[in-house]
Amino acid sequence: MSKTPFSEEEFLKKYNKYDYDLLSVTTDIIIFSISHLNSDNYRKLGEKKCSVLLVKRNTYPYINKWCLPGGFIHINEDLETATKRILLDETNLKNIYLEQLYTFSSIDRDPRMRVLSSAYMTLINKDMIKEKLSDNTSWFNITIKETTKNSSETLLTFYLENDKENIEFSVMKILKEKTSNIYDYKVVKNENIAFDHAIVIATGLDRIKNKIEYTDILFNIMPKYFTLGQLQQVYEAILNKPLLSPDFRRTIKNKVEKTNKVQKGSGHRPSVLYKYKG
Amino acid sequence: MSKTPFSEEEFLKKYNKYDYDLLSVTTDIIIFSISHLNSDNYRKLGEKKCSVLLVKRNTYPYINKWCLPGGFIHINEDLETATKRILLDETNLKNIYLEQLYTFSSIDRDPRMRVLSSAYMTLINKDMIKEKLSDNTSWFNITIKETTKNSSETLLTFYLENDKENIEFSVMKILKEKTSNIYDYKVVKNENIAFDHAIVIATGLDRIKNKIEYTDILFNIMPKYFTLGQLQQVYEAILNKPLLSPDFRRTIKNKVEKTNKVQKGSGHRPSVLYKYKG
DNA sequence: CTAATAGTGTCTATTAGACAGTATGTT
DNA sequence: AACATACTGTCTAATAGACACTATTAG
Repeated sequence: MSKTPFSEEEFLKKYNKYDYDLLSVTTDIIIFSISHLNSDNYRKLGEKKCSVLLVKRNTYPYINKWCLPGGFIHINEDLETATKRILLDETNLKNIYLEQLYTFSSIDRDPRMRVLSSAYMTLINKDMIKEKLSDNTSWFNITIKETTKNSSETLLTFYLENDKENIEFSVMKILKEKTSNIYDYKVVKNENIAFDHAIVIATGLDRIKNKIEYTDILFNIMPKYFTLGQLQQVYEAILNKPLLSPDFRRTIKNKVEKTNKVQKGSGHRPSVLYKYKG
Repeated sequence: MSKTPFSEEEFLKKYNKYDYDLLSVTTDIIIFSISHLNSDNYRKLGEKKCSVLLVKRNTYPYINKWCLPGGFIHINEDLETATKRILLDETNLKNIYLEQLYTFSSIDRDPRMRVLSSAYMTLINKDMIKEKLSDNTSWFNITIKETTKNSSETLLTFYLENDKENIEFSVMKILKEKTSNIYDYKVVKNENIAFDHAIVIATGLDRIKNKIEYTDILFNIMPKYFTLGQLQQVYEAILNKPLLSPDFRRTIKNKVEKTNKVQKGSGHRPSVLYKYKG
């Protein structure tokens, strides 16, 4: 039992927090959703694309580059509270699925000063956003090309596009340690994404890909009623690969509930609308 | 394109980081290993227990309570560098598996001031530590009792013990959101664990349980050569449930390599020593 | 009729759980 | 001989992948 010359109360009074290094902490949030591209053929289903909400910076550093929504956390709020505040600011949405992704801490990730950033991610149905996005905010559709370099390295090339702009960046995904399934991400090419947000986006997409295998998070992206074909398209957009429809229907069956509604008018057999069986 | 009255260089020069709230950031590290309990019967295998390294605090706050090894991160190191420094201090080990667990950020988690903490975890073979542990540091064997309260709540009661001390604490594990498999942990009973480290330990153990299903991290806890019986005991200790030996052998088979060594002298059929097939 | 998606059924290969039964050391 | 673990083999149920085939609409 250690002896101390004064009480806990006295100790805390004398305690000077400036004896330690202090850091700024931000939270960045990856807001994922799905875009429905229109088809040229009236019968064909429009393609679906995973999309992400980005903000164009109007101050230094990285002026005019795109970054994730985010901001400094205040001294009287925890990370999740801060993230919800930012999410409400950007999308006017609340009470939605939010997950801590990773805390990024490279010492040079912000040229202004040492900033540590905890990234969160969320999946939303962007049609729920009634308000017009502010001018500097935009959804980008994501296309990813994966190139396997060797057993522990994969090159991920991201193509982000909206009506006005095309952005391309690449990230090398490197297996960090053979026993752990943990990866390092290194930016290989990037001109338009601010800070280390290219890595944050890559990390987030990987997390989602993993999580949709064993959770129901993709239902957060869906409207209340949907066809199994639409649901499959969303899974395919996120997983970045086609699925076989009979097999998809079989495995998803116990997560959804048939309704008595039907979607018609599409030049082919109408499909039953389902809803998520919470 | 926004206009700005001065250059980026000028901007950074004028930038005053004290315009923003600053926080202290610590890293806490859960160092897991396995203890081999001796058997009363010369033939029986000694039981194995998951164990964790704790440090007894000798200053306020939480004086004389146990906590995870950890410390403040310096302005010139990232989280992983800081964690490795602390791990080297405590165990003299380097180049080992290390994984970021979660960043804990409740505003009242430290009575001194606002402290944000990123927790890391690692699995080691504690026989590799040659040096004597310092007096205030000790391994505790963990026994967990799980009680299901309802579909979204499970009470976890932790019994930690070493030669001198028994610690008990309980944590309620609450499903946070039905689509996501994310849990909240709330301390129900705790007298001897400092800060929010009871929650950190509970979170870490859950992460490991999940990860050993699809990674090889448990091999970090094993010595170079081991029998399949020993390996199974380690899996059982972490998963907190018995496994069927024929099934365990079948599923683990492609991860290990038979050697020509054999372990004898145990009152029963000798067992072949295996090693991890990296 | 046609193009396109909706939806059903089935064959096969793989995997997980349960467990019966044999092998072989030490005391 | 007895005990305790080491190790093998097998039956079954559940699951995943591939794919053939039928149903139904708008134009």
